[in-house]
Amino acid sequence: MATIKDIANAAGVSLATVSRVINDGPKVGKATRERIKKIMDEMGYRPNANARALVNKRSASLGVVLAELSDPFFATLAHGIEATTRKQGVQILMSSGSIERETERQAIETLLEHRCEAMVVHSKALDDETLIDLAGQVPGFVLINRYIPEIANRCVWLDNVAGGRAMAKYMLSQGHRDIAVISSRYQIEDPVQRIQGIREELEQAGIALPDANIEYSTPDQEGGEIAVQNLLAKGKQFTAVLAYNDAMASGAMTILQDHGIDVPNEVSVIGYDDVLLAKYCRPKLTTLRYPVEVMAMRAAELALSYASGNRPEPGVTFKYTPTIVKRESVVKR
Amino acid sequence: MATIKDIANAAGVSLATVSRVINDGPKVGKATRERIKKIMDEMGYRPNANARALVNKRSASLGVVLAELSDPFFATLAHGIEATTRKQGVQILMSSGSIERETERQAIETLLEHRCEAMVVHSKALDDETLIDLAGQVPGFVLINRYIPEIANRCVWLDNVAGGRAMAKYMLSQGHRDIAVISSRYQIEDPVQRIQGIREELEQAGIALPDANIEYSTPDQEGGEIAVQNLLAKGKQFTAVLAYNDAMASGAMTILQDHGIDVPNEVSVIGYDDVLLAKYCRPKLTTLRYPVEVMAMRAAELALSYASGNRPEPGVTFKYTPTIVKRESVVKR
DNA sequence: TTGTACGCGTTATCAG
DNA sequence: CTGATAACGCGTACAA
Repeated sequence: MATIKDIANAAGVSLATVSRVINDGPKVGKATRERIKKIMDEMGYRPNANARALVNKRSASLGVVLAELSDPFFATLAHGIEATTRKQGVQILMSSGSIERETERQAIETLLEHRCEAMVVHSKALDDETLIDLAGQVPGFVLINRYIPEIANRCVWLDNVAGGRAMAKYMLSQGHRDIAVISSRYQIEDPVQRIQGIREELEQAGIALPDANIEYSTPDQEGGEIAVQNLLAKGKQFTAVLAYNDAMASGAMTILQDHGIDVPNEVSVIGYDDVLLAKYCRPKLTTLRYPVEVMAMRAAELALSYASGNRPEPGVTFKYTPTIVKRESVVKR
Repeated sequence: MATIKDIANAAGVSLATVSRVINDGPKVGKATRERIKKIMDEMGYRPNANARALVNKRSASLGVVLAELSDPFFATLAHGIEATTRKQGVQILMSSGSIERETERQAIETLLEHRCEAMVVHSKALDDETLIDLAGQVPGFVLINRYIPEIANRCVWLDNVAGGRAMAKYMLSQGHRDIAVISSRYQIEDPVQRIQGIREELEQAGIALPDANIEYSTPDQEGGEIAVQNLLAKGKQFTAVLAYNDAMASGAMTILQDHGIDVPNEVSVIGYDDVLLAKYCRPKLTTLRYPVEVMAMRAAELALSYASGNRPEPGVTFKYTPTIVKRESVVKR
């Protein structure tokens, strides 16, 4: 592949001059510039991003660490990030961490080796300390879907406690009193906080949420099916199911219907996330809207901005609050 | 960030020695090796991937060009690729091309600038010639979901004509004779080939597929809804709908049901792709399994293999054939 | 306006 | 076993 040197030779000028026209540098004669451009074109010249990164000490690329690309939630996340990087002509380095400490660590490590000063990371397995340390090393380090007070201005996150409260509040307003919860078995903060929110709201209304009314399983459709089966097997009475996410909610509806239980008339179901899926299942899922895409774009902008020298404002954080999307799976009792 | 030089100074040895221990080079004293390793650890040394790529002329990274990350199909594709790259410790450079010539071109351009010798690209907008040219430049260039005879050994693709035939054949076997097709309005090869397959099979059975029985729309749920609405509005009679993909099929079912038409008893519906979605909708979607993930893994392996010097075998190609997955949306007539 | 020369962090070749 | 030293492709003071 042609280098800057080849171009210089072909054009009979020096490296410096070529470099200047590449970067729209200031002092180059109009004629020379045109001639060189033409030659670059003919020879199919492409700047070597690696060499550039080396001398510039910055790489025009954004590192991304996600948990699981095939999950619609993360796919949407990736999509949002991609949208803003494309606008800014920035390349994405993508890694998947699958919620395991070592893999996440490894993913970030690789990004570090590539010297990308901007990164958007979704980490649940790494501890606060590690992440805070990272934020110190990487100027454009931004966390998505996680809040750590010490680096609040690098966190783009959803208020899960508020989300839990909103779910519960809505169900209460619809007259539901016998409530079951199906949640994720992964003991990361999200499920814990959502349940906490639900509990708070319920207790405020004088209703207890016994542990027996909560089932834990994998946060996917199958998990939702299993969780509800367990609930049913225990002979639990409930008129409302609050799910950890839309996939679980969908699985829950399937099983309920298989048992001849009408959704939403006998049992109402509410999801969380509002991913694509929510519109596909029947009845259409009432759920909490998690503005993933917007948040992802914000996170990417932030990372890029910090990386290019803008200092993170102290004291701010980027908190989002989920809102109810009313569809068909919840009904007044 | 500490460089190899810093380490050398701190250890009182030369650059070369440090470099040797980093790469597990052959001739270094055991004691020296341990000492240097310890120092690297203390100083938090990380090799600079850019510098490495520069001197090695190879980048240990795989470029990926997809159309639309938020689409479950592409999300699964990405997931498959990620799985194999992770195993091989290779970094992914991801770009999204959104099926527009210029964006796709730009995406590849950027990858080229990063000098990644391995790429898996999903391109529908670029013409054969461009792609063939690219294959000449990039040793590990692999196309996914596209077949170009001249570079057959770099193509991992699905036989869409066979897919179309399979759909039609199955519907015929179930006694359907009045058949409608809802397809993608994007005139890329996939929809054309699938329809061709359908037509061939039908004609073999002495059944014509008039153009009026085909509706084109966007290849998503909404498009499926619109397409079926149009069919209905035209007063078409049909007992079977063959959809371009699962999303369209799902939309179709929704509209049919909204019109009080029973699926599958009055109208059977078949999808294509077998993405997540197919299991979520009700009735569960009978569809054609597109082994995206397997194919993606294959493509990634191939790209990496070619990139590391293995020459593409002449004469071979990587063709996959979709198979029917029977669920609930098709019924015997 | 153009050219020279050095440095970015690594690897690899050749001497010692 | 270890150390100089020359690339790799590019950007940029500093000269001319």
